[in-house]
Amino acid sequence: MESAPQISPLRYIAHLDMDAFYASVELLRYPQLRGQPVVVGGRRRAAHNDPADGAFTTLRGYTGRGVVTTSTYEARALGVFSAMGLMKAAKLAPDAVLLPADFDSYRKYSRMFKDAVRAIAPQVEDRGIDEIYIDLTGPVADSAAEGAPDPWARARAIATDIQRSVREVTGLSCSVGITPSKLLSKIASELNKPGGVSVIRSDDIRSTVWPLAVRKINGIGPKANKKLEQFGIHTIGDLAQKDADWLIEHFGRSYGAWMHEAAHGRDERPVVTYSEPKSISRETTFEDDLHPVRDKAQLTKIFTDLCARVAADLKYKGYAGKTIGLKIRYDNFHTLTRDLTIDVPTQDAKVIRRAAGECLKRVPLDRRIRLLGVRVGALSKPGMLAEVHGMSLFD
DNA sequence: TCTGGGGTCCTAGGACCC
DNA sequence: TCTGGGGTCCTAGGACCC
Repeated sequence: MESAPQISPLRYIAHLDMDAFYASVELLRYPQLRGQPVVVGGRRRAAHNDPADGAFTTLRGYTGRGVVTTSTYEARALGVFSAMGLMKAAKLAPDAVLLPADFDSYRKYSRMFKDAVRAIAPQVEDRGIDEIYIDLTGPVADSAAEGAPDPWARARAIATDIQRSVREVTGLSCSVGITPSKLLSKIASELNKPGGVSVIRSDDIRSTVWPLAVRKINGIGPKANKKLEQFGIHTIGDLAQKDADWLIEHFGRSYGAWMHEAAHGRDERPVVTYSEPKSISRETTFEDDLHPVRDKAQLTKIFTDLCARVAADLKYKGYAGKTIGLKIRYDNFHTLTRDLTIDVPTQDAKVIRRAAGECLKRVPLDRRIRLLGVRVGALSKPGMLAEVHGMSLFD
């Protein structure tokens, strides 16, 4: 069924991505490491650095379960990328410096760069600690009076201004993509890293986007990519050649149709400046796998601590939830979840612990465990009245 | 060389209600 | 007694993202 194409007003959407964010924040602290391969990751105490005597821990001889969180471009040149196990990274780049992650510091710089952007263009959507979407449609229209007849040139000028401001405020560089949609901007920001501004207009999709790998589309991950490759579909252009019905047949109604739209660069999703969290969770992978019987005491303590941490997070953020979830990962990496919905939303560690304990009873405990997690979903904001136990409006 | 932690969204089946 | 269909909630798993 073919419907008339929707005429949607042209938007100017930017995607801003901080360059090697965590590693770059670390380089502000240790400028002497600039130009060297550096990776951020691992456990707190894995890396003991004493820059006072110039001694940094390197990856050489690393043992443990850590993964690379971020690597500098020098480390990437050696083949070391995010999510890679540190043991593997150590083989590729034994002399790379290993720094432990300092999330408090990254959150601080995250707030700083986002505030700097909002001061120039307020329509900002958070996409995690190091990236955002920005709707520049308003600012582009507002800048019409200032000269440049081409609105894309004005959008580019605003992006450059944002980059300059982010650098002034944080000392960090970022890359920006500007296109008519979030989907394309996400692709565009990667084209000119680090420090670039890339523009893709609708007319450029064939020449600029179609030659790229399908994996570059945000939403096509390793599984879908593999399946597409088996059909001989490697580039976004290959994907665009397939008709929607064929994609729906092989990838499902919703995902297939979405893929077809994505390949043609169609994406009407708005920039969303605020959204409520859906769940809050804590999980931990053990240094060594634990046995449900032999290590029971240790497991029980970890389990209770996780519940306490989730409860503290809920209180700090002002939420209560009624669906309590357990996550368990066995030594063979098989992962399962159980959840239980209780009658009254809670932020109480003991209540969470009890519900999660019920979940634990529904899980086989016949092999060693590598990860335990606790999640609270179905969140609500407990009002003041709800906190006054047993008191009604009419008391 | 086995693979972190914090999230979102989607699917699908079953319960339960109207 | 049988036959429905729709709507919502709960649960489990999985893909994907940063």
